[in-house]
Amino acid sequence: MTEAEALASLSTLAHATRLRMLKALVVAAPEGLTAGTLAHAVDATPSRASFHLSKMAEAGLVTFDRAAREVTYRIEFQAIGAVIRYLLQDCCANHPTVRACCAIAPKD
Amino acid sequence: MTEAEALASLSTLAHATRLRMLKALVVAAPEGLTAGTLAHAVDATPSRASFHLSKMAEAGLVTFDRAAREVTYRIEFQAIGAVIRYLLQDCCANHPTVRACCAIAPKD
DNA sequence: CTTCCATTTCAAAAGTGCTTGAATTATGTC
DNA sequence: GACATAATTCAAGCACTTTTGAAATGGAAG
Repeated sequence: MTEAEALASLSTLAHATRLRMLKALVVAAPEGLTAGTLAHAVDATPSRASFHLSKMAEAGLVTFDRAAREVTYRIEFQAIGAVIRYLLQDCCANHPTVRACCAIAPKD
Repeated sequence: MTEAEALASLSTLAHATRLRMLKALVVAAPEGLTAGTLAHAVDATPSRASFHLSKMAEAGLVTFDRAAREVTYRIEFQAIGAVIRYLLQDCCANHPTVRACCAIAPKD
């Protein structure tokens, strides 16, 4: 993961509406949720929800597919794993304090 | 860590200048670096560097202390660990795929 | 006490991102 | 075909963040 990709993911995560959508998608994994359900879950207008969902899809944090007239979004767990790895490994050089904070067993 | 704190940390991390400063501080840990050295390291004017360092300190990602007329900044590894933990545990409910992505040993 | 250096502060300008509501696309139903 | 529903797109306005350069602060040295 490049620095630019990490920055894109981080700024996508750094918004309350999007973070809440993500949490709802975690709970709803792996089936996912429709745009409308997500909008309702975070109390957003359809247009606002669509805006934020586009941003998340663009950053690769979610995927979606269209069935009939509903669009179902699903969380992309690997994308979040990649951000975490970037912070832990590329930024913090696997520092033991950081690993300890998130209950990660020390590696080698 | 509250959602609001997580959002504050994430948006602080989501900026190239700040992320680069953070990386420099990781390498320079635990001694830290002066504001001037950091400014030079990321190719920023003193005023710009100071602006970003304030933001990072405000978010708790770095600490600083003044000695003579130099201000030394140090990385706060625990703060980054807390962000990672928030993403991994509070957001992703410790999902195995996320843990696997960042080489985290599964936790029972 | 004057000067120099490291850093911060400030106000204005520029840039970026978000929200809003209306219009649009596309699908299903009567 | 007319209508309702799910979702997206668009343009305008608003809000927030960043940059810039000048001025201020505070400490050290001649």
